[in-house]
Amino acid sequence: MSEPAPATTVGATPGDWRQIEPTPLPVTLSAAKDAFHDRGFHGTSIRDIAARAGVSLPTLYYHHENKQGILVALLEAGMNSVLGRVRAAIADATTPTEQLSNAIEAIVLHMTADLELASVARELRYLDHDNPHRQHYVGMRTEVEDLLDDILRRGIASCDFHVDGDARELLRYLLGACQEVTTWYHPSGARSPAQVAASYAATSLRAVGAGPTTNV
Amino acid sequence: MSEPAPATTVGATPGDWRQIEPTPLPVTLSAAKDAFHDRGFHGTSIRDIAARAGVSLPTLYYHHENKQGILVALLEAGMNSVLGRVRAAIADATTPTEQLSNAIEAIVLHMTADLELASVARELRYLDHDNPHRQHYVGMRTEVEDLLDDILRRGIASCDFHVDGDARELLRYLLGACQEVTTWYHPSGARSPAQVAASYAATSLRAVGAGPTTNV
Amino acid sequence: MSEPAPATTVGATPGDWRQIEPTPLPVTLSAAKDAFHDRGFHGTSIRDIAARAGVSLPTLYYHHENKQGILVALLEAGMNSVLGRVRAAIADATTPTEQLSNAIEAIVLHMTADLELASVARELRYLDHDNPHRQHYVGMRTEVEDLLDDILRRGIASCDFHVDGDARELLRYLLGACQEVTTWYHPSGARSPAQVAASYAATSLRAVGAGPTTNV
Amino acid sequence: MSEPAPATTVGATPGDWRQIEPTPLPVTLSAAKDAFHDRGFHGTSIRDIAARAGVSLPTLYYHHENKQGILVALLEAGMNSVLGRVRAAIADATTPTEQLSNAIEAIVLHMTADLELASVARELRYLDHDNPHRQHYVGMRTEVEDLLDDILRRGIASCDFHVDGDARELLRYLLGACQEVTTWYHPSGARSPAQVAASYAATSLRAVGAGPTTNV
DNA sequence: TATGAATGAGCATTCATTCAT
DNA sequence: TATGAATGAATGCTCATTCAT
Repeated sequence: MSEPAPATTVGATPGDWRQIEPTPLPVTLSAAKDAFHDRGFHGTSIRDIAARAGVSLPTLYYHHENKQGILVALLEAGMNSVLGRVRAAIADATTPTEQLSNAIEAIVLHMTADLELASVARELRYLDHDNPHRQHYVGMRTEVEDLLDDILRRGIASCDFHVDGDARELLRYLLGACQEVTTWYHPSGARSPAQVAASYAATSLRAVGAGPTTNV
Repeated sequence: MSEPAPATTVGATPGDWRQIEPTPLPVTLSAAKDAFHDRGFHGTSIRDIAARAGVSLPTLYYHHENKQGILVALLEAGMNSVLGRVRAAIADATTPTEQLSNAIEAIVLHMTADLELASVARELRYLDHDNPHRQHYVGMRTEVEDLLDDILRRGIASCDFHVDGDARELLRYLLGACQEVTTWYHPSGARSPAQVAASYAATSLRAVGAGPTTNV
Repeated sequence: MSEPAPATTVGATPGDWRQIEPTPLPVTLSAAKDAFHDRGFHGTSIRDIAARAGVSLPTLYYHHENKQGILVALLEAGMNSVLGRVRAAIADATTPTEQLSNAIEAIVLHMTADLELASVARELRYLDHDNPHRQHYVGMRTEVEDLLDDILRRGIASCDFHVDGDARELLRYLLGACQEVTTWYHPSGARSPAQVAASYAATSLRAVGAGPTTNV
Repeated sequence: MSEPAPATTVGATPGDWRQIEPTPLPVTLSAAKDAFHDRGFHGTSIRDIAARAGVSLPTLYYHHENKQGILVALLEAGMNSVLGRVRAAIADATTPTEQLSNAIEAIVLHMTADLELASVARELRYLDHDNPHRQHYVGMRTEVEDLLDDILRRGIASCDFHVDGDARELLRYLLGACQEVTTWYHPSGARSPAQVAASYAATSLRAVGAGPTTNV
């Protein structure tokens, strides 16, 4: 039911969480990814995707149940990518400070290395609320959030971080800043994914009141 | 060409930038605002809007040139609101630290006080690139950015802020965190607009390396 | 929501149940009637109907909710016609024999006078089982059946009719013979609607064992 | 070109025309039979049939030229069945009265014993008019009609039957009543195929004005 | 025999928009 | 001001059918 392209599985890339290659995707999903990035879910027609992919319309439907199915596949691919990166990034460090820095770096690398795929996350709102895959996706997203939340709480408890507000709101702040990267970043711009990631990590450390480990 | 509802004009509300009433809007725009918030620009049909507003389709076209025109009107209303707030907020303070705090607070109040209107900003990507109003809108947005950028640069120069990265990227970080508020905030939740705004201001000050002026 | 054409209402034509004019119908329904007669419900495309009616596709949808809605409208129009005829035909007689004769005549006149409309009844099976109008339609059909069934039972009780089988099955026999008229009758053939109706009435009287009141 | 299932050939079952087993059919035709019965020819997709039969789509095409070919196969199977039954039923009797009774009984047994197959006859209208098998099928149907017509004429001539109308129209009446059995009969209902068949035979005899040979 | 993969043409339906009134 | 009625173009999706394997 799916094209013979390497599906990224969760945590499949433990060592190379800093890698900046876009997630390999079958041609139809790759086309859909670009189309959704450019025009949004509702602004993209199934014909746009087929044309971009260079396949016929029924072929698209042979590989995917429907438009929502394509969205699901992309959302999951993207989430697998971040989740894998974040897990590996955290496992790569020990102190809360290093772990947070690594995690933010991982997230921003995800955003910049595969801008189009990462931006699809914003189309989650158009996934039918009764779609059976929604729950799974949200579960994975929650795991990412929980991983970060845990670091935050440990860092606060250990006085590595100095904040006086709501930890959950702080988490939203950090994740929000990262998520928005997809709206302004462009690979042809002056800054490399690694540079942006490092910069965002540094700013995030300051935002949580961590000591000056900053470097850009 | 527009319904007899009070159009907010730029800087019209200098004193009450902390006010939390939604921008008053004619019924058609109010309906469109909610519809765009719920289903996005392309996911909303002109009929949806008319039905929500309780008017007929031709009536909608009497008040607005077309669907893009409705989007423009909402974008401008939203931008007028933030711009007015931010200007007033900055004018209300003197030091870079206070000014940044006030500005972030103003922006977040805008996001939380009129969630639906603020969220429409994200639909700018669907405004035709050759639409004559686009330039004007982007100009206003640039003004907001420039106001913030100026504070940042002054704060860095005066050693009120301590950062070593790219100032423009730092600005994107801060604005990104604020913009994302519309994706998670809900008025019926535990936190009031004022609380979120204060918390975001405090985190932002830490993010720019300002001294501990935090309060939540 | 419906075109300005005279909708036949139940029992609206008490005196002229022998009239042989097709039920007047708005152009879209008339086109649909012919199309469904020729190609069946599923064999007819909404475009076929629009083309036959000489209207555009959206115009069709302006007047009818969807394809099922067109089917419903036709089914109801047809059933209104028979029900009205049958009621009047029965009221026009007193003895079971005369009443049955009149009723069969009325039904066959309905079948022959508006062949296409009558034949649509067979498409009921394609009306969604959860369509809210289905119940109403079936209720009307049941009324026709009950009217006939009542005549049958009274005729048997009064020894006007002589049968020894199941009365309900006998009813099905009679109605089946009448319903099938739409599959072979053609207005350009040798026999007029009145002739076929009289002949079917006579045969039906024999089928229920009524005395020789036959005439063709 | 056809699956290894016993194809019923004309007149192959002279002795057991009262048998009530469904005609044995290869799995693909059996699936198609049910599908056509449920949803009609145009309401059934080739995929529906393949899915019901549990075979792949190309496999279906291996066994049948196309969708029309499946329809032809079912029409012929059904017609073979009635024709065989009717021939045998008539050969089983001598007087017009007994022959008509037997023939009607045979036809109704065909309708009730294999409801789905019998109902496919109604889809003849969707068989392309230039399909080479159409002529053959219609020829067989005409033979059934002629067999009945002959009985009718002999019965009238011999004064076994007493009718004063058009004999061909009377034939249509009888066949119509029988054909409609497929629209209301259900095997799980109160009446057995034999009961319905006997009842219909009795009613038919009365309808042709035969003396009281009725029995149910 | 059997099937995974493909497609041109068509499906029912909805889109943004207009116009006569 | 307001609207009933209309439409060309597009929407997501499915159709019967084929072909390489």
